[in-house]
Amino acid sequence: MGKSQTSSPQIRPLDRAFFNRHPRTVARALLGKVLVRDDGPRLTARIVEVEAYLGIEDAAAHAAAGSTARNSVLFGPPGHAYVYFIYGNHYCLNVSCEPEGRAGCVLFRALEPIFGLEEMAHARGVELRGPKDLPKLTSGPGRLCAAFGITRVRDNGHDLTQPGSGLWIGEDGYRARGIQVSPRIGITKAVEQPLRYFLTAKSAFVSGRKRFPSAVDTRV
DNA sequence: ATATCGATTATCT
DNA sequence: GATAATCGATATG
Repeated sequence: MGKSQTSSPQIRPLDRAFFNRHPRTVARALLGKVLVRDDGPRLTARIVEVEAYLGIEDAAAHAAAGSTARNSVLFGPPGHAYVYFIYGNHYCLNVSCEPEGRAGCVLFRALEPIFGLEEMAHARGVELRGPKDLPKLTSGPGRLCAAFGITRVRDNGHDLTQPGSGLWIGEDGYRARGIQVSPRIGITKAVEQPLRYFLTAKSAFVSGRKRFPSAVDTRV
């Protein structure tokens, strides 16, 4: 068994307890972790930008109006994928948080591609000419879903703590440092809440404006 | 560099 | 019928 490709460390899945916490806590803790697709060509990418949504008490959250056919996964057990379709064009990926009955979640906003770059480029319909093109693969909630082939039919409700079954989240020993906080992007309610988290060191892969006006460095 | 705008459809009022 | 947790293209400085 030769360790052929890049000598990437072993990736261990996150357990249910990891997600059974407040969305703010899970959001921070997810930075630096790895999203893995393993039901086809293997894809891995590091989580570098996320947003927390706080459930029924959060006016900007899909769960604000209670449980519906679309968002029911949010009210289920933690660690499951909530995938929704938006603007007639894009899918977005979230992971449910908190105990069953509470609807908090974390939105995946940007990743740093690690493995399977050509597959991601093909799925995104972009050409990889150099390092400058890498952010085009997974910088943005819609883009990362396209790169990973994430759709509602395929992935909504999937248990993200289970390796070998398609889509899951793991850790490879990377230690997140330099976490910044800012208001969330693209919402029209509760716009002031500082619930967007991203890694300064990975800013090239973070979506939107590089320097957010009210971003705060929390020096971790 | 930032600003504005159109695409396109599931979901909810 | 209106809206939306976006993206890519176009226009302008």
